Amino acid sequence: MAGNSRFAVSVHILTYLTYRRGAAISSAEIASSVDTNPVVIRRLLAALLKEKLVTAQKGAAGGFELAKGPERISLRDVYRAVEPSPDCGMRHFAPNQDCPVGAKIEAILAAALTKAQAAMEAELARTSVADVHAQLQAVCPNKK
Amino acid sequence: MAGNSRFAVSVHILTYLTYRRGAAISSAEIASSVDTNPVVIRRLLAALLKEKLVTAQKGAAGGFELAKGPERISLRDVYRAVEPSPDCGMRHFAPNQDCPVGAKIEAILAAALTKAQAAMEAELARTSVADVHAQLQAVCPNKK
DNA sequence: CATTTATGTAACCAAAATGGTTACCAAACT
DNA sequence: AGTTTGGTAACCATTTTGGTTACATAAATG
Repeated sequence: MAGNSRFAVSVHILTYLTYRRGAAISSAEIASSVDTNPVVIRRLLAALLKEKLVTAQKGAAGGFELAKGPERISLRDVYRAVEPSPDCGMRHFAPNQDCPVGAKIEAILAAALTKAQAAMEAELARTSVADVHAQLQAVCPNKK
Repeated sequence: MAGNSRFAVSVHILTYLTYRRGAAISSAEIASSVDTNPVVIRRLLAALLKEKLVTAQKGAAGGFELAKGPERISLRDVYRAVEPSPDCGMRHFAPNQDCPVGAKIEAILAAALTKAQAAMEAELARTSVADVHAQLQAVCPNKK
């Protein structure tokens, strides 16, 4: 995980859009729920737009809506949409190529980390935004 | 993954100690293989010491050695030793508790992220430092 | 058609994390 | 004693991150 809250906030956004489904929701309203600045929300929504997880509508009475059913959006989709390309913790790792160990360990480590990342994403794929929303309703049935 | 190279460098260190097993290796020699500063290496070794994955010996002819067989050190052990407590990407995530969504999503998300992290660690647990070293020897059999 | 409301983005700032470096103390061997 | 090496604090530069202001664009409404 990249040490930021992009993923967590993005799931919050999509869950909120599920909660308020049917209407166009402004970034300001979402920002109030997340307790941050609307621009921060729109930045994340830009990434979700690129992956076609949400739709945007400009102008008065505009806002954001889910582009498909929340049961068809997995946490893995969200992770891939908003998380920068997984450097897998090898950002500043450039060992001495003249050393027998340094020369080849990069590829070996990259393979191990790729497998670990795949395992994490597979677990994320098992939960959808609809699942998160359902859990929310279960503990807090004060809707509608 | 926390966006740093602590884990990658730590595996490099332990693999190097495996490669040169039997002797006490100085942080300077390891730093040469990793191509960084000896202090950076000692900082990571301090974390590995705390988990008793290596032993240290001060003074002339001192250095570091593996504390146990490399087949008994998994990448998961290394990950846990050097990676700071997994905030799981919820560092700055403090949603509005007055919102029905904000109030409960933290716990739900934390559970999902904990499972994802566990899946990743389970995959890391399947590879040992000895495995990494063996793969190294397979592609680069220029030792001894 | 002007006004209002909202997205889309650039620009900038502050705070935090990270890696690199120097410096210095403590310990152990010769 | 003197040399070598770990242990650690202190400091700096770079990068990342989230927050904020500002402004252009687009759509609805009167």
